[in-house]
Amino acid sequence: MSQPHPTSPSADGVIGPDLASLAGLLADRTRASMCLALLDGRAWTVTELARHAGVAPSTATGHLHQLVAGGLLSTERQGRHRYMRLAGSSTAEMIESLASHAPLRPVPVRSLADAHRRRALSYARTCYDHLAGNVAVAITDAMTERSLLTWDYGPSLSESGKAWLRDLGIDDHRPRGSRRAHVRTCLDWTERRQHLAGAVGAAFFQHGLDAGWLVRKGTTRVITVTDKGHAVLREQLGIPDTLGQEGVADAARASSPSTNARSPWG
Amino acid sequence: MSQPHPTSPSADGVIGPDLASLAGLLADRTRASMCLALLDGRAWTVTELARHAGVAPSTATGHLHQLVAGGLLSTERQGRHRYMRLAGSSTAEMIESLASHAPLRPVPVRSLADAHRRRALSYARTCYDHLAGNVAVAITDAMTERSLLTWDYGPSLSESGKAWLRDLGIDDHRPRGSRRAHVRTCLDWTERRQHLAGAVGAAFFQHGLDAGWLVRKGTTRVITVTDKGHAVLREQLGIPDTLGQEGVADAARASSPSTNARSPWG
DNA sequence: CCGAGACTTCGGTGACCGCCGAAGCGTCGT
DNA sequence: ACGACGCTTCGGCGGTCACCGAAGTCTCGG
Repeated sequence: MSQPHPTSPSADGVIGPDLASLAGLLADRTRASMCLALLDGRAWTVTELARHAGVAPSTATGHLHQLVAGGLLSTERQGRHRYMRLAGSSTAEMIESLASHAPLRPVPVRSLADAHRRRALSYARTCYDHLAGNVAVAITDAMTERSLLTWDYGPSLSESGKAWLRDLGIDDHRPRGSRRAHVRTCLDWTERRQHLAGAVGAAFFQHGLDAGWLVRKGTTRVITVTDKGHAVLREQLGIPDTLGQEGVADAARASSPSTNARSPWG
Repeated sequence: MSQPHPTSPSADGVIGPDLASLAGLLADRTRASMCLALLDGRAWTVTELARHAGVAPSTATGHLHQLVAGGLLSTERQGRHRYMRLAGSSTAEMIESLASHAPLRPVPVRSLADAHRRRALSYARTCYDHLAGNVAVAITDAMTERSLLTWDYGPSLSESGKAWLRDLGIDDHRPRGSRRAHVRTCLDWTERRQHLAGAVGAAFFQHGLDAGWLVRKGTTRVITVTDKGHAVLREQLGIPDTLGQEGVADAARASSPSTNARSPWG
């Protein structure tokens, strides 16, 4: 009755979770654009996000404060920059879940650089804390074909899958006592295909970086697969080196790190 | 530039998924309340939803049309009624995912009938297509203790778990070729505990109804466990009959099916 | 110490959107 | 056939909120 939300006077005390206020945070084009950008798992500055979303820095500040207050983002000051990142993996998963149900808007290609960047992104990129893109889908498919991953009772690792990861040196142990999903799939909006996510997906990705199979391309979310990485994918999973390989290096070179930071995907 | 959304003039063509428009559907108290109500998996009429949300029927009509247009709800005419239901299980899962991240609002108890109804709901109820409440949590815990359900690599059935379900006569086979998660957990906002969901959860619930372990209480989402059901839970999982049992029948009787349909949970 | 740059706060403006009641249309039950 | 009821459309009202630019604070680099 004395709630700060006078929307419906007679509907007081109706509810448990305040779904509307959470959804409201994502219901704005600008804020949604920022959250989707942050889905790459990196930390962005206020100005970067403002330019990405196409609004003035003052406007961006307001939006970001709302997102922090709502618990979706965490923030960290560093010198004269303020870095923003998603609050955690469960936040990222929630946004992904929403994004995969959202209608697609046409993505106009405006330049050759755009096309190249998109190709690179489409091949391999970060998706919060795991790998996405053609390569990620191919890995997931190959693991399924080899019965390392089974879908009969939801996505889960088979015994041979667990052993396979151990042999690769990937630590997939869950924190004891936690019940967070460790094998999860992520439905990507560009591929519309499932790929490996969750803690195992994150561990796989991290190990790929550590072992020199994968390399981050500058400050973008583009990932390149090294020769060593290609060898592993070929030998372990039968994935051909030629998968979407052409043009990747060009595209990554063509887009300098921060000029026109507006990326083709949210 | 000629987009119907003039919000940010220079931010045209930025994006893939239209997250904002989808979130916008849930960003309104009234629409959110309706969606949460529909999470019980049943079909509601326009007037029921209007009363539940505390708005005029004309207002409800507008909101429901938006939700249908956005693909969240499906609709079906039957005589002079129009029945609304969630579009599908994936829609329900998305809303759940959002709801479990939303802040909780206090739920005032206004009458004795409220208290009774809440107790009944807290014990056992439907949650879209599966069972929720104390009983569902107890089942999930017991399955875990007996190693029928493992969490090491995300929630999944163990071999003995698969066999156990088969012995009970529960058909848990996924539709061949589909990759939908069949073992999933649902974080309930009243319990804040995980319980079994996904296709296996739905199959378990359906079998419970078919086998006479469970009975729907009138047109509400309250579920009562029959004597037969209690016997199964006790013998198979060691769950005591006394779990939150008292007062359930009273509460269910006290609240006639459609008088004052406003329920304590959204 | 001083400018540049990153970020923030603060009015003021304009658009969007949810609310209702009244009136109209279809269906059901008597 | 006629009232009751469920649902819908329409017009008008009011509140909320995203936007910007200008001005202020803080940090870094020379």
